[in-house]
Amino acid sequence: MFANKHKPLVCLRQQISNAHRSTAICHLPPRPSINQIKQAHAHIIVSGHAGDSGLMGHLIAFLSVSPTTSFDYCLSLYQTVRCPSVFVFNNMIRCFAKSNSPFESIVLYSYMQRSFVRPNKHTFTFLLQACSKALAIKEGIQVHAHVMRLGFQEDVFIRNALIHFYSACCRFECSKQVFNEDAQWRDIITWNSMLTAYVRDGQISVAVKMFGEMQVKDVISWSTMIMGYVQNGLLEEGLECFKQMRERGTRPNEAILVTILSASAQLGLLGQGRLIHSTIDSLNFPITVPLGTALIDMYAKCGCIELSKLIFNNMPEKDIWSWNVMICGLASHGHAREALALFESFLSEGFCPVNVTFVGVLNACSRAGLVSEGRHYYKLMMENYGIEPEMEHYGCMVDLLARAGCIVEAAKMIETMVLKPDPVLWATLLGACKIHGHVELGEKIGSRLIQLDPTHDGHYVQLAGIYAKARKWDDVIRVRRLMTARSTNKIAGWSLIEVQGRVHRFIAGDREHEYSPEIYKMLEMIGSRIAEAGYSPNISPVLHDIGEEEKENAIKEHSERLAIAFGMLVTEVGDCIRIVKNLRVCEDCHDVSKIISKVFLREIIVRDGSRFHHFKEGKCSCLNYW
DNA sequence: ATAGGGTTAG
Repeated sequence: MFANKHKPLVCLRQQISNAHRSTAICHLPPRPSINQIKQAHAHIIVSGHAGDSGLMGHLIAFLSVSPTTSFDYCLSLYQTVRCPSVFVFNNMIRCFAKSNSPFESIVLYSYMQRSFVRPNKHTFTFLLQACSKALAIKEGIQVHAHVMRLGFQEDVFIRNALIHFYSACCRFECSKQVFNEDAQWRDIITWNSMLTAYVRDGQISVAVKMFGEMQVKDVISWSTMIMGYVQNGLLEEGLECFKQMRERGTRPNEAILVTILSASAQLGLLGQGRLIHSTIDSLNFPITVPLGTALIDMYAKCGCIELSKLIFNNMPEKDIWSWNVMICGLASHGHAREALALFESFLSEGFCPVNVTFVGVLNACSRAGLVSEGRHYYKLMMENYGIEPEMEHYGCMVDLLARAGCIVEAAKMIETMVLKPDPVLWATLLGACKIHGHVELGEKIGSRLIQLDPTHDGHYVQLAGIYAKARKWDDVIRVRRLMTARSTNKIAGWSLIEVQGRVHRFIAGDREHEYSPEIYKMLEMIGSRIAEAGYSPNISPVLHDIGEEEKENAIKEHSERLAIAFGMLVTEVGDCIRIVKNLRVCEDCHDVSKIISKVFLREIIVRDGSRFHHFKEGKCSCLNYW
């Protein structure tokens, strides 16, 4: 009878030790479920050992490492313990450190002290984890003092936790101090933690130096360095670092793969993204939800929305972000109806939309000029889901309304918004004034914008564009001179094209490229073929007060034309040409791209600052609505 | 008996 009563507990211990043993062999240790723990708990109670500190300690320890910890259950177990041991306290502190209320660890620690239970080295690692997560700077500093007083300052685990804590709380100097105190208490994790501290502090060049000096690098070192590059906007350097890691034979982890997929996506490098995808496949790397989501995003941002859809539809499990990136991807490609339909299935699957979801939804509406739908979803967002509109939402709505010609309504929205309106909103409105030929209103908004931000040349350009469209050449020249007088600099536009893994970047009038002579010959050829097809240049985008002929030359040498010409030189006839641009496509280049797609039977996909243009058979997917 | 570092998406 007695033996029988204790059997489940023996089983539990057996399972725990089996779990540990099997970790080394297979990747998924068979852990007892919460139900099995509850069964064991029931047996402990029945056998009259309820509240036993040792037994409960084990149960709590087990729960605190379980990925699906029930914190309430943990707490209820703890509350039954009559006289909690340091082991029970430690595991409870660990449990809280993992939870959404890490500050409770600190509360429990002070209770532990009042109960005269002496902390040990394990206490501090868990406690500092909690302080890092809670960003509890003052408390963490006190904990540091306790560490010193109790003589644990030489424990490498605790030192690492301290470096991490200070770096999490943005006390970079303190991390450095702990790191520098004595080199003999360092291990790979100390180095990695310090590397993270440098990266977090934005000291990327110091991080690079340190990374180079590290004798031993593990996958976390690489991951920290790669993420450091990418998060600091050094995308190409991040990709290069990944390449070096692969050359050394280090197997990437999920975080690295997600990060470099994001870097490829941001750069719009399809070849690079594909290469990573095939690396994932050849490594037999499991496509987890985050990885699948990163792939969807990468393909969408590299122009292959169909592949995004394929991956999305084949993902056995999706989270809200998988849906968000898919909805936003469809919107950026102008597949408005599909994006909205997906949003509706998202709702019927029981997901709750967040702000980003509505950026996608409203973007879809604005791209396709779906005014009443846009109004409907904007209202739905605020009234049903209680989401306060952010700048991006306003951006979509102002764009949607203004383009549809509801300029007064759009202006009213900007004037009455709670947030301080971003000048971009006025600039959007200005753009709409240009489309609709509202010279007077445009003039008003343009002058106001220039007043607001006289160093931003884009406003002068837009205003001059309005005058140019109205053929008010004197005003064009006046604004242009104003722009020169205030010595603002135009943001340099560039276009890039990836050919066989190499990135070729062009700026307007570029003559640096090794194939420049051939590129300009190709441009000439394109020019005469499209002229035969009836094209005549639309020169209003050119604002320089120069002669007509020179104006024509200036637009002929826009960066995307050079990229397209190069693409036609180096790819097979009939191949799709993919271009990434930092700024918006000008009207004339948009027209030219359409004609090229028809005359040369070439698909051209251009990603500009905010959307995709898919040129095919003389038409663009944006329906000239951009 | 228990420990430590990195996690993206508009």
